[in-house]
Amino acid sequence: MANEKRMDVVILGLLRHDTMTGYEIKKRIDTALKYFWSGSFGSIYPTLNTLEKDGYVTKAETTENGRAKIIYTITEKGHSRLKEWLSAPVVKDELHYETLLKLFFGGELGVEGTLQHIQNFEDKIRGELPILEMCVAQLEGILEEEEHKYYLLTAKFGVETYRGYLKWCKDAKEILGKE
Amino acid sequence: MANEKRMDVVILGLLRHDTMTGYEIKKRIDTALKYFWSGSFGSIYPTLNTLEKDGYVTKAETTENGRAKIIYTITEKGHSRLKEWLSAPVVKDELHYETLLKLFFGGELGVEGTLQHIQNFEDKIRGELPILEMCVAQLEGILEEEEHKYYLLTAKFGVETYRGYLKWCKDAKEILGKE
DNA sequence: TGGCTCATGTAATCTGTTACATGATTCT
DNA sequence: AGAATCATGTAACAGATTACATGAGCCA
Repeated sequence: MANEKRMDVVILGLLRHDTMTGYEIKKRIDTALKYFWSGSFGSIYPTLNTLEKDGYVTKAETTENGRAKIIYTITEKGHSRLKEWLSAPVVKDELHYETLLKLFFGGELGVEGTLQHIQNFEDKIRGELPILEMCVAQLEGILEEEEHKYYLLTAKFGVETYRGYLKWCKDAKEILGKE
Repeated sequence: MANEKRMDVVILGLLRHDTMTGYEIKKRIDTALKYFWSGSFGSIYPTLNTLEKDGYVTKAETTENGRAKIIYTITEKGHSRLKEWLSAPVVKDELHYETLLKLFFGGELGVEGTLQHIQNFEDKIRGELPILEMCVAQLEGILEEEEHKYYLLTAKFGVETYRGYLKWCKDAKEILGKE
């Protein structure tokens, strides 16, 4: 596997502007990074402990409204580590679409079943595209903030590829349609 | 993890028309499935043994040109298992692009470095797109064979999304360009 | 002869997810 | 009161990659 999800740098990246609890980090991953990344508590909490042990973040145990929290803050060393990773070339870009695997072996399933997979895919994309488009529109209105440009890049990536997907869905149905 | 690479069904899918050795299965994964799937020997051979033990494939040890080979053949039970998986809805489509993660945190790296990541991405896509386009052209010429339609679906998916990527690269550079 | 491809396999290692365990507060 | 959310964490388990180990043919 070799560090697939890069939870270490994901956490450092999310902490680079704000201090956060592990729980908040999870929420951020599930919202802001949702379309291209994921991570579970079982991976976040142990990574936070390792990062703290190695001096990349510091922890502060507090109580807010009676709730015990551990708020993490990135250190200088943490910033360096993040920058180092950011400067390094991309190691792995991987598209892992089970849908494509099912289409590739579609001959075994037949036209009807394969069309259903395409339809399911299309429905999912059609449902998500408006959200991404809204995201783009919103970010385009607040570009004075330098940081937003970078968020816009990833949101636009989603919109562009999703539009490509929908075009492909049309082609795909035609290919299977003319028997 | 929970069966990420679905090596079991990948193998059954590849064996559905031809008998193959583990080595040949690996080659097929690295060529035909290359753009959306991967797998290593350390995962293929153990899976083949399990599949054989459970009656989804049969093995035949032979010698060809003095080379010992184990040729695997799918059974009826194997076909059923494959069809069952094919009929089930897609569980997980995951895009895992480290590039997007680096762009999202790009504010920490700066414009120059981020542009470099985009350029690297573009170069890779530009290098691969012609291969996929050739693939599509070739498959479109031999569509009488029913099976080829399904291969065409996945190849076209690649072409369509790659074109979307290139369009995005242009946008992305503009976003970072106007400071 | 040396290097590449064919061919099979195992073991160490990594690390991620799932499920479980616990408990407080806030909303309805 | 009960459900949902906030909040932290561990342990079992799954499964994938890497590196190692071995050996035979083929080509230059």
